[in-house]
Amino acid sequence: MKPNYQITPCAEGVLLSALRDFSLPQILDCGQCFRWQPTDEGENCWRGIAMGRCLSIEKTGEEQFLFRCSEEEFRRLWLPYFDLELDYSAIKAALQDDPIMAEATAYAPGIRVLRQDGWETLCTFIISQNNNIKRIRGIVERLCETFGQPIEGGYDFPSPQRLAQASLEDLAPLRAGFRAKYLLDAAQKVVSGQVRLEAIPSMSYEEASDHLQQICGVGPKVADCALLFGFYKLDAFPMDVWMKRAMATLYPHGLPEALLPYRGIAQQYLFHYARRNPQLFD
DNA sequence: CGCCAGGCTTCTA
DNA sequence: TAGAAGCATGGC
Repeated sequence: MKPNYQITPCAEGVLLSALRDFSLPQILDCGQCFRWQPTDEGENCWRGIAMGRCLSIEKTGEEQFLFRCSEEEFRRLWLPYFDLELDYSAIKAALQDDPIMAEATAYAPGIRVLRQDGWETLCTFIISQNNNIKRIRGIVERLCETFGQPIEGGYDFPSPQRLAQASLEDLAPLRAGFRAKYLLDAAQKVVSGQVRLEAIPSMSYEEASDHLQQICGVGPKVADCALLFGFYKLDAFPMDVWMKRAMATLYPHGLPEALLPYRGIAQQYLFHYARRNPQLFD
């Protein structure tokens, strides 16, 4: 079943109405992306750069959102980016039999898993290791400002070709620490063809994970995040420190079998729930 | 100041 | 081959 929101072009952009299961703060500040920011106090307006474009989005009413772009751009970039063809009501309904998932989905019913660019997602989660979200954002911004193509409203994420030309010293201004050499290794292996990002969609989850782990600095967790958030492998299940705490408390015997088909999306509800309620998992 | 961060590589027993 | 130490940097 497809979601039944409406798309209406208007003077300022594209108006989405009856758009359910869609919360800007829950989607854009739940740890899956690092280049979106609220531009107002109430977090009703957000601005970000992705897919080579800068975009502003505004919540203009109940289940109503204004995307400040052309209809052509909306359909080509943002409809797939926000995965608006996927019916999250149906997915959440399938999770309700599990009382813990009922709680986690009720806590943040507007979460969605983005379909980000694979290369960018791989790099941002290489940067994420043993790091905090605030600093990750800073390193990613400096990476784009230093090596990315200038575009309207900011800088695009740099291509692997551009990054592969850089030296370790060139990356010093990013202050990425020990992760800088991992970024270069990723870029070099993509450019050389040893790592074939374009082939990942046709690989199984296990194949794809092994393939990405050829890169120095990419282990199971970084590979899982890249696969889930950048390559739409919804059977990836990233286990970071928050998820380990949450799983130990909520599912000490592992994720129930009934949830396995939705494990990637379930992971995102659980991660957000754990991160926002840390006192439950001391 | 000390502890920790959406981990991984390297060293050690 | 499992487990611990080391890693750059800075947020809190």
